[in-house]
Order: sequence, then structure tokens, then C-alpha cells
Amino acid sequence: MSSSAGQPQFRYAYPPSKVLHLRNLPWECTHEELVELCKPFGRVVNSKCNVGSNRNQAFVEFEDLNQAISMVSYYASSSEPAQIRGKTVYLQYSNRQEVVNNKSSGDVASNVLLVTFEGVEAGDVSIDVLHLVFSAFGFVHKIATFEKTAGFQALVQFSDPDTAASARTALDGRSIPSYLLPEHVKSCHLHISFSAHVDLTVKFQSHRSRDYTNPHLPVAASAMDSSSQFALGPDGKKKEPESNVLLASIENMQYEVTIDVLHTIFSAFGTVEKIAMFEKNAGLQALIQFSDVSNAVTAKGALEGHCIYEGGFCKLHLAYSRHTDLIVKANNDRSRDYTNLNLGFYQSQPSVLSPQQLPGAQMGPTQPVDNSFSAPASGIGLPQQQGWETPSPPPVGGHVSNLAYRPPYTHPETLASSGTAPSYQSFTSYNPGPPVDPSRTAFPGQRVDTSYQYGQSPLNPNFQLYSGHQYQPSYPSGPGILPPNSGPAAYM
DNA sequence: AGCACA
Repeated sequence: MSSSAGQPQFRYAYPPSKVLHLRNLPWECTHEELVELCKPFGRVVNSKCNVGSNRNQAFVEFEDLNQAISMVSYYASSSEPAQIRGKTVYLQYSNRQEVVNNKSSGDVASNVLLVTFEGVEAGDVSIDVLHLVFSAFGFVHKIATFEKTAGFQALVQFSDPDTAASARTALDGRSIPSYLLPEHVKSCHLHISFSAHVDLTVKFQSHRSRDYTNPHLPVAASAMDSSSQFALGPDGKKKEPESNVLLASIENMQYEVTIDVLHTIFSAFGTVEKIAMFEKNAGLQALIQFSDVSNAVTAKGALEGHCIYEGGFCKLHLAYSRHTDLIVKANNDRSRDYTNLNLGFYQSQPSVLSPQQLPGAQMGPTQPVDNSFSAPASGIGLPQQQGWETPSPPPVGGHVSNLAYRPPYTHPETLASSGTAPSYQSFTSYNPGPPVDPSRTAFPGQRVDTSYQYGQSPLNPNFQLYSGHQYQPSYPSGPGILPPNSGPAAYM
């Protein structure tokens, strides 16, 4: 019996399936492009590209049949055809019920993540920002960025698949907080899957690749002159000599910016040794001293032109200072020497260590440890309450030694597993003592990004970093926002 | 432009 029914030739030849067959695809169409097209209708759990003799067909599998139906129905009645790269794509239900084979959209756990950035150009997300974001979940070994047809992508290598999985779970679909992005970028959603790689080969430290396990790796010449990845702001000039001390000017200061806020922000990029704040030209300025020039460079690149608070408030402008070592005579709310906490109002405390034991000699090998990120990562979206409201208590014996010795990265599993918020105590025992512990650096009423500090990355759709509605200013905006007891700057 | 060789 030949084609009396004659159906299989036509458009809706097959009954609905959560697998769609797509054809007339552009050359070397990627999984990411397919997902981009299908995403409005549901979640693509698997795909296979480059199918057929012309390699221009593909299969996508939705997690749910209704999602596939909605996509087919939509394009059946749409005046605009489905398109990829401007090319019309024809789609129909597949005669299969699941996509076989292929890189299962990266569901095989790996210690390396493939990150696709949505809505940004290659230069918009610096490798330092990536490092910052992913370090919230564990020690990042290597990062490599590249551009393909799917857009700007990165491979981020962790030590083990579990750590990578926690980062993926937490960040997939989230957006990088705007204060880490150039102003023209509205949002930068992340799509994360597991890579097939296990160990990236990074030959140079450059603007597109880093190996954080090997600080002695040569720096690529190409990275030297292309300072563009750091210059997120409009200033393309790199005339001023680099320094370990940054001069920060704060523009549009509607909210209080305390020394603790600055410490929290800048500590994400390395060890902050000293901070001094002062008034200049009716504005607030601060000198932030890092232990290392490279930390200052990274911080400058990542933060220049960004606002501390949502809404364009407290915009940072950073320049290299000519200072290399600030002289802080007292620890107060305008100046702080984090390498010598026995100054100023800490002086009443008995000094537990002799001067020889103070930092410097004992500072372990300078490695890119973000003290703010060495903290345990717990579940995303936990209330940001644990401990930060605690007023900075006077230091107790032993805290100085914690400052002097900063342990290498400790895996988050050691503290926070099973999604329970680490208690303040547990954190304290892990990394005790102010002000090494960033939780102690916040004043009451001074909302600091603790969730970020604790490895609860802010990349949460509902997370508003330093947003106005979360922020409870201690003082009304206006000229009187600074604490009344802000004495004269004690640095020189 | 019409259904996949790990």
C-alpha cells in the first residue's frame, strides 16, 4: 500500500515531541545559538548540531513537551520566522523522543566551566571581574576567555567538579552585578555548563587568559599594551605610572562611604594594608594601599567609574597615587593601618605580639587570596544577616597573628555544606578577628555587601548590590552624612 | 529545507 494516507511528507507529519528538528541552519550553528532561539519557550536540556549531509540541521530537546509545543505553535502562526544569524530556520517535531548522544549541554560534571555571556562584547567583562565572581566558590586555577560565534565565552577551571558545580548552580542564569560592569552594559547574564576540558593550557598571563596557580608565568606582550581590558572607563590613556596605592575620588556621594566600606570593596582584589580618607575640593577622597602593585592595578581596572551604590551614587574614580607607603598614625574612621592594629583606638588593647611578629616578615607568599572570598560559600540567596550587624568589637588576643598569616584558600565545604548558613561563630573560628574578617568591618546600619563577601555571590536576580532600598543610611543624605567624630586625617 | 552512523 503506497501513500494513501500520505502524511509523513508534510509539515506536521509527526506528533508532538519534546525534541524538535531544525533545518536550514546557518553554517556551524552552535548549541548556544540554538538555545538562544529556543530559550523563550523553555529550557533546552540537550541538542545536537551539524546534523545531516549539509551539516545544517539540528535537534533540540526541551525539558518539557509543552515547551516544544509552545515553540512549534508560536512559529506556526508567527509572521516572523524563526531565525538564527538572520537566516530563516524551519522547525518541526522530531520523530524521536530524545536527543541521543552529544555533549548533553554540559551536564557531565567537570572541574572546568564553560561560561557564555549574554549581551556583552568581549571587552565588557574583564578577566579580573570573572576571577572575582567565580572566586566566591573556591580557588580559581585558570581562566581562559575567547570569542566564538556564540559570543564572548570563558572557561573557568576549579580544582574539582564539586566546586565547579556549586558555582554553576549558583550563577547559571544570573547576571554579573552592574557595578562590576561598564556603564553601557545593562546586564550580563551568564550561561554556564560543564566543559569537556579538565586542565586548561595557559601559556601566558594575558588579558584573555590567566593561570592563578603559576604566578611566575610570563606575561604576554600583547597584554602589556592592550590595557583596554582594564580601562573600562572612557579613559584610554595609561600614562600614569602604576602604584600599589590608589587615589579614589568619590563623586555624587549621596550615601555615606566609610572606611569599612572601602576596605570591603578593595579587599576583594588583594590585601589592603592601609586606607586614609580626607576631604579635598569639597569631595571625599581616599588613598588605598595594597601590598602589591598588581592588586591595585586589578582593582583600578575593575572598579574605575563604577558606583558603590545603585543609582549612580558614590561613583569611584581611581588613579595611581605617587605614594607607595602611607603613614598612618592612628586607626580611626578616617585612616586605618590594617598591618598595625595596635594604633589609635586599638591601643587600649594589650598587644599580644611583639613588633617583630607583626606583618611583613610573616606575611605568607603573596598570592591572590581574596580575603573576602576565602570565606565559605553557602547557599545563594540566604538572608544577609549573619554577623555583619555586629559592631566591630575590640580585637581579642590573637587577631594580629591572623592578620600576619593569611591561610591559603580553604575549601568552602569545610564550613558550609548542606546549604546551611554558616554561623557567625563558625566563621569566626575559621578566620577570626577583625578586621581581617570582613563581616566585622560593617557598621550597624551600614549595609555592606556581605553576601558577596561570604561567597554568596550577588549574582541573583533579586539581589541589588548596595541598592537604595536595602541601604539604611545612618545619616540623611546631604552635607551632614559623615560621622560627627570624623577627626582630622592622621596620615601624612 | 525534510530526522542523527559514538
